[in-house]
Amino acid sequence: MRLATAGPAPAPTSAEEQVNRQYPKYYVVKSHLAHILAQLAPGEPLPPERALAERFSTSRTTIRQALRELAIEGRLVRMHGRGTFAALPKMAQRLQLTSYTEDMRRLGLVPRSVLLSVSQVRADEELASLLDMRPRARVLRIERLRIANEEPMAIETTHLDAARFPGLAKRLGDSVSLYALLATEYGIHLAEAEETIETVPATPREAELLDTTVGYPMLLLSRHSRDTSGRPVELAVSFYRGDRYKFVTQLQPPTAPTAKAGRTKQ
Amino acid sequence: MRLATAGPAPAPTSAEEQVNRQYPKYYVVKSHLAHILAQLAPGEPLPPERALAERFSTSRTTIRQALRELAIEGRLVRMHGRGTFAALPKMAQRLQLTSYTEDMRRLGLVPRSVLLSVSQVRADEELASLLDMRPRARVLRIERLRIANEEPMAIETTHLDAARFPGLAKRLGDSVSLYALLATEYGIHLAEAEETIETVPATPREAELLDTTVGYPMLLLSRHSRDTSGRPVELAVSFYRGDRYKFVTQLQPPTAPTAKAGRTKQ
DNA sequence: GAGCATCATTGGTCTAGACCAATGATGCTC
DNA sequence: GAGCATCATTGGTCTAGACCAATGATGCTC
Repeated sequence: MRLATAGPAPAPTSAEEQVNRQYPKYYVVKSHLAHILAQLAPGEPLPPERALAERFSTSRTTIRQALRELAIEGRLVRMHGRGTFAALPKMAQRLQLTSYTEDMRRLGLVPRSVLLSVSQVRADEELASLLDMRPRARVLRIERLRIANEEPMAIETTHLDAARFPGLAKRLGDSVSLYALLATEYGIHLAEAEETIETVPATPREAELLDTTVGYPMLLLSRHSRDTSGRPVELAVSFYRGDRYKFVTQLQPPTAPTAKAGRTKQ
Repeated sequence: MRLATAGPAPAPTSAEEQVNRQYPKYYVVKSHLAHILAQLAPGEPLPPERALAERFSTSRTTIRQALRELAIEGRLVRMHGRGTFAALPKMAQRLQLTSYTEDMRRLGLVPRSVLLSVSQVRADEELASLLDMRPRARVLRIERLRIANEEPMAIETTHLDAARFPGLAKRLGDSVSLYALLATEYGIHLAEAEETIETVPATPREAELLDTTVGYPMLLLSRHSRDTSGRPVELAVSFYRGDRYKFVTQLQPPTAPTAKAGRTKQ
């Protein structure tokens, strides 16, 4: 290709090329691959990239761009050294203020957590404001890997006021429920939370822990919880693979206050 | 580079290279660019890609991969033919069962909608089940572009039982509130909805309408709404740019029924 | 036969560069 | 001076291929 079109103007494009002109080439390839993929059962392999590049008369780069998007959509999984395979559909997770253990059991999965790290850090302005602490006061930072049926599911990093929960670090361990500890040891019950959802690319560390690819879209959930007295308790940020999970929430119309507080409808 | 390492083994890597070995090169570049970006005010330009490639002694491809991730994170915006610029922070949207118009006004934005298309399609199995219709019955499909302060914000496609809302198509138009029409013309009030959030790559059409790049992560919201009698009314899917928006929701613990219905605790 | 080194296969990263497409400044034409 | 053609600049798409890294089969060694 070093020597491409040396002559004057190239031949006029055909009618079909005109039609495709608006679509990038990789996108046309992606559509074809999507059709092939629709025929496959989860776990069945696609041809290797080099074979696809030849079949579609294109470069491996273009094939890879198509495969990347299909992987991000959760329609295929790529395994280094092994190949590319049709994927299972995304799992739906409910957004609610419950413990991870309960959530998983309800879905019929076997939950497990690995305590990755427990450390103390200084609160920056934002964190101090969210946790109602003085800036630079000590924050307990708990990092856990959530596992369901032996598959890594999410990385969860929780921040708590260190002074408020003395001895908490020592009580933590693999598969220990933090919310249960807060209730039994400190008498704190979570009553409400505000959760933010956005998408961010995976860092190398996240990719490593969640067995995915650097730069693939994650779903980032940031939960700000309060106890029954309205006092903020935790800020927990969780990373989920965007190709494997989606989240479901229940919406109500913004009813007049009376409807929420007083009526006993339903 | 055609002639790369023709000799025997290459020189052993330096200590610094060993440290970076675990990180892809583009990721190191990305970190540097993130620092540069932190100094810039929204709207200020970054150097062009070719200049960055030279400065970091790397290929444009590698620079572009780093810029792509920063764009996806919403930290910079890229404009074809113009350049790369520091971005404004993501906007937070609340997940609630309200009209688009109200939502925007509450945020102090000027809302506007463009009716992209109104058509009738046949319900497939899934859609029929969700809308409580017979398969292959007619579905009204309404596609709208949501605009806030003259910036394209979301593409919203609503599906309704066509037989249930006769004459609805004729009443629609730019900036007409569908929920208001349902209430005033058909006496239907939405009482609850289930909303699913996931991330998907932008199609060429979405990228075109939302003024972004094909393949960038979108946030896809699928809303399944019911009226006051519990009957399903609509299935609405909305695409938002993942680099520009995040979503916020309120969580409650799964309290015993009495706590929700009976108590008037504030 | 168990253990291990070797090697083919496959996806992951990166290069150098061609060509396209949008933008907006420059400067020519009338 | 208005309008327009031209052109430099910048991001977008694509190529052909090098080299790396994970995997697992093959086949050798003892």
